[in-house]
Parts: sequence; C-alpha cells; structure tokens
Amino acid sequence: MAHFNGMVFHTQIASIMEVLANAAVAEICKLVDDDYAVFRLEITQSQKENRALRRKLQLLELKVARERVLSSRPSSVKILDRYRGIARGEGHLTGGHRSFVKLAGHNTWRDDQPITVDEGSGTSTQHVIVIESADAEAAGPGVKQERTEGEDPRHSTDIQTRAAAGVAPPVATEELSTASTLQSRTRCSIKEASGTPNAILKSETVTETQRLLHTGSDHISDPERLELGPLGCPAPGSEYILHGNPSPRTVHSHLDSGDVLETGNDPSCSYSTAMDPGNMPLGLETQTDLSTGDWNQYSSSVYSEGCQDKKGEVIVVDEVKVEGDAPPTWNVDETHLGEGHSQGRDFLDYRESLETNIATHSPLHTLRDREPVSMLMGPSDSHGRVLFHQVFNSNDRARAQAQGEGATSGSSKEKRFLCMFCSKGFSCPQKVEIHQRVHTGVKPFSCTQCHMRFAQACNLKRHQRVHTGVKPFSCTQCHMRFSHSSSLKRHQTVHTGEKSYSCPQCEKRFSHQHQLKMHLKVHMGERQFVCTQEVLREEPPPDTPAEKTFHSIT
DNA sequence: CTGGGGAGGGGGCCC
DNA sequence: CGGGCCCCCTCCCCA
Repeated sequence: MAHFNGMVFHTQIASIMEVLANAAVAEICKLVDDDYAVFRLEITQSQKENRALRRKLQLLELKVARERVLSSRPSSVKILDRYRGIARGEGHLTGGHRSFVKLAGHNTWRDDQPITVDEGSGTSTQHVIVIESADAEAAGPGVKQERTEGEDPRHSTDIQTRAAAGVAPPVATEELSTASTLQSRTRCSIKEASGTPNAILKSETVTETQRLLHTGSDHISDPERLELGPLGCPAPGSEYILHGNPSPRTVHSHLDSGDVLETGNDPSCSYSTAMDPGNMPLGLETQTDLSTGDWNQYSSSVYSEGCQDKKGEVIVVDEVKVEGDAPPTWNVDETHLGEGHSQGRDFLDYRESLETNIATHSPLHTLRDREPVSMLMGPSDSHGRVLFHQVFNSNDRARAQAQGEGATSGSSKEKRFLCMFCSKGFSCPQKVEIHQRVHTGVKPFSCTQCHMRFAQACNLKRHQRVHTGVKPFSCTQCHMRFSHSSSLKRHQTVHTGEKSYSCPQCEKRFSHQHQLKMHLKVHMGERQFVCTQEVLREEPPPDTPAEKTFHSIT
C-alpha cells in the first residue's frame, strides 16, 4: 500500500513537473517573443539613426569636397561637377571624377551654379552643367538634353528638346520645386519642347546621331529643362569615345525608349543622376537594349562625332538621336540627392540598389552563363565604401595614365576607342568597357563563395584559387607554390638574388619594394621622404630600369 | 616575403 | 581579313 501510494505520489509529481515545465517553456517563449520584438524595434530605430547620421556625414563630405574643388580647380578649365555627387559618398573623390572632364583644352565646363546643400533636410541639390559649344548655338537650333534628378532617383528620364537659341537661362532656385514636381511624373517621357522640327528627339529611328559635348557658351543650367535622367548623363557605365574619324553615321542608339520606359517604371531600377558610382552603372543599364542584351552591338556602334573635332573638343556626354543637321547642345544636370531621393534609403543603400540593378539588368548579366558569377549579390554598406575607394583611387590612377598617354593613343595598335571618363585610348570596345568599370565601379563578377566582386572575369577566376587552394605556380628551386604567377616570379628573386629596387639616395638595392620603402624612411627621414616623393611626382626620372623601379613606388 | 586584388595588354579563336 | 570575344599574362600595389 505504501508502495502504491509512493507510485501515485511519484506520478503526481511527474505530472506537476510536466505542467511546470510546460508553463516554463511557455513563459520562456513569451519572453523570447517579447524580447525579439523589442530587439527588432531597437534595430529598426538604430537603422534609422544610422541613416540619418550617414546622410549628415555625406552632406558634410559633400561640402568639404566642394570646397576642395573650388579651391583647387584650375582657372582655365572648369570642371564638370556633375560628379560631385560622388562626394556624398566619399569626401575625397573629387580628384577622381575630375578626370572625367580633363579631356580637352577647349572645353569649358559651365558650372556657374552652386550646389545647394540643405543640411537640415538632408536635401542636396546639384545644378546643371552646361556642356555645349558656341558654334553649335551659332549653327542654329540645337537640341538640349537636360536632366534633372528629382527626389526619386528612379525617375527623371525625361528628355526635352529645345532650340538652343531662345531658351532663357534657367533659374536655379526653381530646381528644388521642379524636382519635386518631377517626382510625380513619368520621367521616361520624351518631350519636344523646341517646336523646331529638326530638333526632335527620337527614340527608335535615327537619321543622324550626334554625340556631343559642347562647351564654352553662356548657357546656364536649367533644372526645369533638365529632365533627361539617366539618359542624359554621360552614360557613365557604358559609353566610350571613338577616337578618330568614324566614317559611318548610322548608329545604333542606346536610347531605346522602350527599355528606358521599362526600367524607368521598374521599381527595381533605381536611378541616380548624381555621378556617384552607384549611378554610373545606370548608364550601362539604360543605354543598352536590355531585352536583347546586345551590349556589344551597342558598344561597337557608338561613336562620337564630337569626340575629337577640329577644335580638339573631345568630350562626349551622351548620344542623342537627332533629326536634322542642327548640332544639339547639351545640358547635363547634376542631381538632387536629398531627402526626397532617399525616400527612406540613404545614399549607400541607394547605390547598392543600383549595383544590384545592374547586376540583374545589365547585359553583363549574360556573362553568368559562362562565368561562375553571382550577379545578385548585393554589397553591404561597408563593401560599398570599399568599392568607392577602389573606384576613385583607381580613377586617379587612370587619370594619371590618361594624362600621360591616353589622349595621345600613341601605341603601336591604334587606340580608337576612348574612355569617356579619362579619354584613355584602347584598341577595342571590350577593353574600353572593362576599363570604364574603373570609373563606374561596375563589378559584374561575384564570387559565389564570398562577397568579393570583380570587374574582370579573369580576376574572379584567379581569386577563386583562394577558395580552392589551387596553386598552379610552383617554384622550380624550392617547394613553394603560388596561386599568382606574379607571386612566383617575385618569389624567384629570392633564389636569383635579384634586387630590382634601388635607393635613389644611395647604392643599396632591395629585392622587394617594401624593403626600399622602409629604407627610404630611415634613410631620409619621414618628412624628407615625403618631400622627395612630391618632387619625384613632379619630375619623373628618366626611364632607366633602376629609376623606373623607384619611380613605381612614388 | 607572401597573399591577393586592380588593371592593362597580347594573343588565340570564331564569325 | 578584320573585328569581337575571351583568356591569360603581367605589372603594380597594398595588407
């Protein structure tokens, strides 16, 4: 009996324990749910705060960048400041995008209008850059293609055509209101505003294509007239300038209105007319027949009548389809990248969407069929910042190269195809397309195993050895293996004793660049080292091998 | 020194 | 035969 009572007791205990356990579980679940909700709320709030702070930071950087631009801008050439928008993302970018407009001495960029930064509201307004030519105006009615980026970067692809003469200079102060007005429009419309039959912009058929960048007139940007959107910008991601004398004038235009309309209405197609790197891929997107992916057709068909005319005017802003002989004039707008633009997204988020958009819509997307790339990978903010740094550091480099050799295109093989950003010449359109990714930041090749993205397929392929561990390059004199062929070559200096880096101040030589750098710091002192570097930058040494190696470290 | 990314050039293949 | 396309090599640079 006692045993029976004990069993009952134990049974009751067990049932009580079970009930208690269930209650505890329920309580825990409830607490977890509550905490989760609170946590989510906190995350949301933190994200909002982060966006606000980042926007403030971008605006401050923009101001700094603008001050830099104003302080360092050469008097002879006005900079196309439509790239100023980049500075929102990175304050130090002005040097990079300046390369975009270095092209010709005759070019004068009209940049009379200030950037308006409303820090309180987070609204930034960038005004129109007028790129036009005096003779274009003199020649008669031209076409102005202007662009305004409204608050919604996904819109603003209107095109207006006007007679160049008789269009009153715009009032910059109207821009903000205009931008807001534009927001509600369907921006992908094409307008004829000139009343000049010869100045009709057409989207499908072309009797004559003119890609112009005209400069030097007194045009003032007009936000109200600037409704070109991505089409009106210099097609950053996709164009190149054909250097030389293109004979045929039948051109496939990238201004495929159908595509534009599609993309313009597509919520996924985020446009920014500010020349931020995120925007640039846009050109790539909008200028290409996305439905066909006929990127190469587009690329090979684009040329610039005005890319290098008799007067040495080199810059092409965009391609316009014009009927008639009147040379069009162009106004290229800056953008409004502000509160409205953000619509809850900050700049980086916005840029990210652009990249993703490119990844999904660009003709480069077709490369997925051949390459192990993941086009849908969206970069994180941090990655985006890295991307920006890469873009503009590279941009500086490209500019330097272009200044040294680009426009001259004096290589053995004719380099007819010019980068529209830095005017560097290339022998074929694909090279230009790849090169322009330096400026646009387009990196269509993504590693499937990590976040890395690449502008060149071969670099992705090389990178993937990091994951596979494949090291196909082995040293013949030791057991070292390398994934980089250049790493092997560099390694072999260990065996050969080769010291290709020589100190210009003494006779010491080093096998590695880093050694020379360290040596220079000790040898000259940090400050003197810096001064020497500056001198070397200004006066590059002769191209002897030893000096060449040193030159490379400057 | 090594690892590894950025970017340009050359050459082969195909249409 | 020329151009487009692709791959590879190479140099440079930074961590």
